[in-house]
Amino acid sequence: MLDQKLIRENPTLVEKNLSLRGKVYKISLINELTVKKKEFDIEISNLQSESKKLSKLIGQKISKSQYNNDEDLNKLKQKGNEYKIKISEFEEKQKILEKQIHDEISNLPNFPSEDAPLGKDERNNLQIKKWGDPLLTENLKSHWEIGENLNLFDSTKSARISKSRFITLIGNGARLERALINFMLDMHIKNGYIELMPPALVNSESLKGSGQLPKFSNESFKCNNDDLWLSPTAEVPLTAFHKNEIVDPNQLPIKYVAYSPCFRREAGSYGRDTKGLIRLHQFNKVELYWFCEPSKSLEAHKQITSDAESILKKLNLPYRLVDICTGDLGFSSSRTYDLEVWMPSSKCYREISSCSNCQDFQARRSSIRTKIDKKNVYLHTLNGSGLAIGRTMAAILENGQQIDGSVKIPDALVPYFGSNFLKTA
RNA sequence: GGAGAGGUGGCUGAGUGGUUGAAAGCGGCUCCCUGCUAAGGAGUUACAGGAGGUAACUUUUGUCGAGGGUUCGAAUCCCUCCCUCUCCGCCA
Repeated sequence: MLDQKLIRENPTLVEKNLSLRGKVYKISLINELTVKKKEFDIEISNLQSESKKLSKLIGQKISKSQYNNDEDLNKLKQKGNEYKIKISEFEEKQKILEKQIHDEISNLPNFPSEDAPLGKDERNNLQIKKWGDPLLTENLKSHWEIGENLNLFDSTKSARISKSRFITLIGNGARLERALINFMLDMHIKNGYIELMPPALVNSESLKGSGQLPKFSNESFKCNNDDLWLSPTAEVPLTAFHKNEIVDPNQLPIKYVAYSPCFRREAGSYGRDTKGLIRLHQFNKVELYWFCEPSKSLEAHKQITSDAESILKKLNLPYRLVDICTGDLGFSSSRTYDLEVWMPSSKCYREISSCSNCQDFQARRSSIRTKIDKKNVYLHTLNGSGLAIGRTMAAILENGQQIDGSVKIPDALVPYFGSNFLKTA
């Protein structure tokens, strides 16, 4: 959520900032509504003040004169009743306006950072660096071929259980998934993160708080009989964990790491990545999340990104770091670094982590603040995958594949997986 | 899911329609006193939002789990929901 005061006081700037996303956002309606609402606010406040005084007066009269049925008193009560009616009339109008304003503002995305590369879509994203040597051998197998050969997972049977884009991991596949989760969690905990294991089902409030609702209701699975959704990312419960709190500044920065299953409808991605582990309705992810003081978020963004990178390095997976351009930024993010891992079979880099600085956007939506110089200020929040487990497994399979069909397990993972190679059972 | 109890300020805990944002205690803060037992005394101390002022501040509204309702007036009465505790049932 953007700062309503800023929208009101500097609409041109707001529109200009938003336009960096490559779309036009009109905020004049919001300001018109706000002006109208302000009038009601003041009116209501005055009436309430009067009415309150009157009630006190009545109370005094009654306590002094014992009896309460004289004409004077009735007149006063009558007047109070008039106040009441007027107030409720104004309040009704005020509420309608308030809801309209809130709806409009909730649909505005965050400002892109001034430092983000300008651009319309992902073609304008900026590669910042590359790490490792991409494997360029011809005729390498795809991870789903390897998975099938080594009997690591089965998508046909999973479609029978659920539908397409679901996976069942089998034997060493499941073992590798677990190993990755534990490995990543341990690494991050060692780096000062506190582990949380949050609920997988979250309510609408939580989704609004991190920016998935109201705009993207199509992208999450909704439970039929309850106000609960399957969480698309741990970012949602992690943000909501401190909802409506004023956090003790001494606790900052708060750094959480959470493993969670993630559920996404992937509406509109028909035909894309239909095979393998890349795009599933359900996948596992280890998520990094920071709450920090506003002045610290730039630094924190670098740190969270490098914490995510450290996993790729430990796993010896070639990757590159991409600075997402203004037009390609997610709804809540002001700046995003994507980590893309090398996938040799398709000879391209694929997103495996997305590290975003949401500044105060989510904190304002979720009302998460701290005290700085006796003032309540919204915190900044940052999130980053550290990493997406399924995609990590895909990368390990493809990058570690050997001529004999086996797969080399990265050294750092061996203690977790329990073996140096993945072979046919 | 059934039956009962309850949710009040940083904490403990009073308060069943009226000048109550809320007694008391603890804690916190300020000052004073005293070299003696982790002592005593005085004062002060909720939070959030809006408006105004560079600011100390002023003013106003809201807040006793949440949302509605009754009333001139609600922590207090009524309704719905949420949560906590105890007992029963079910259950990984």
